[in-house]
Amino acid sequence: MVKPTRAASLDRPAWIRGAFAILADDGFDGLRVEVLARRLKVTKGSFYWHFKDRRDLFEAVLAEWKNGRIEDIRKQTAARPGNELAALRHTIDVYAAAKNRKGIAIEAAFRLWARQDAATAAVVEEVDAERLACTRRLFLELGLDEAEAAARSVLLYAYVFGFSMMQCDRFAMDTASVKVWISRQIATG
Amino acid sequence: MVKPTRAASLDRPAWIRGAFAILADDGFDGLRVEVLARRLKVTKGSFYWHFKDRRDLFEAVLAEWKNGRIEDIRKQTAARPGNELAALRHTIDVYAAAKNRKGIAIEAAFRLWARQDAATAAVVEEVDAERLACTRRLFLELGLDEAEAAARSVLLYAYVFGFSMMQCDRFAMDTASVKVWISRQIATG
DNA sequence: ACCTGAACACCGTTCAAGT
DNA sequence: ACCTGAACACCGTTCAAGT
Repeated sequence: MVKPTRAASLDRPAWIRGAFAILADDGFDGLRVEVLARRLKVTKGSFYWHFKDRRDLFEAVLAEWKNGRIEDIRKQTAARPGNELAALRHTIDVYAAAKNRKGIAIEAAFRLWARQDAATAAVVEEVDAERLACTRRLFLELGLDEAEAAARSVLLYAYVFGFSMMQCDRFAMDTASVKVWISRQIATG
Repeated sequence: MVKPTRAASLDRPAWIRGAFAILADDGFDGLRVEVLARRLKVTKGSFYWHFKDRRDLFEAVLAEWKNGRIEDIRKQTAARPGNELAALRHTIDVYAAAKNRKGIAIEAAFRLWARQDAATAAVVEEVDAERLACTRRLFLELGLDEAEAAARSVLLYAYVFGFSMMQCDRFAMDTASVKVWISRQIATG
């Protein structure tokens, strides 16, 4: 955890990192040039050395998020032949763990912003498509036909996504055993 | 016969109705006093006659939403004895239809706002709990044990919620048959 | 190269004052 | 009771000057 200091000059990556921190706390509407500059302990004028305008920052943040999410789903679903089922269960575990609250907040912020911004909507769609493709491929390698592989990948994704939004580990139920049951339901041997 | 005059005084319900319209389009951050007033064709100052402050409006909107959502899930899951399975499938159909884009946007807006507001988080949790309870009850009436009824209700809810956020009907797949498969998976006869 | 500080325009929020 | 008007605060953007 590196706290931004005023010592060295800032570069675009530093501004983008700061932008993600704000995004997680306050969403896109909270991502203001002035607020971000204050957080980085510089004046807002210096922002315009690195970025054309606020929109330019948004697009940089968007690209960064997209690359990170695609890299992550590919890493989580990587499997040697014969290990596809384990990879699927691993993916369900990791994504339904919902322990990365900051990541979930950012995910939600992007989706809300996508509602009013076409470029963002396109990127979110790309990420969704990649996540579905990664798990669908595993189901196909397990020998399922196209239709069932597609259906299971949608169920898997909708489940982990919905689950993370619910924060339902607060409810009075045995969350662990519920998760085990659901995992078996989606990825059966 | 009273012709509606342009100068009819506004009441709180009128302001709250206007607030929901804005919420669906622009989220909580877009819900601004001046924007709302402009929409209602009065000056922004008059808002403060009806509400203590912006926060007061938020809380009124929150209460309205909570009542509506709880009423709706109870209505959708109502079933005469023997009709529980049909009621479950009906609920999945209705909630995964995702055709109420405005409702989905409002749902997402509440959840994002809940991240930074404890009172909102509590209300969202109440709604989640009621939705889970309604479908769990149906599974129990179908003869499932507590553990499986809980697990299926979580899967059902996470699926319809995640699905609505994905807007995955844009993807190149037979969405209809995917939905049928998933519905059977969650609510089997 | 990178940042400051001032300036400007736009817009939401507040509240004393009107009817 | 209900609403107006304008001062005020905040933020995006520009730019000349500073290091």
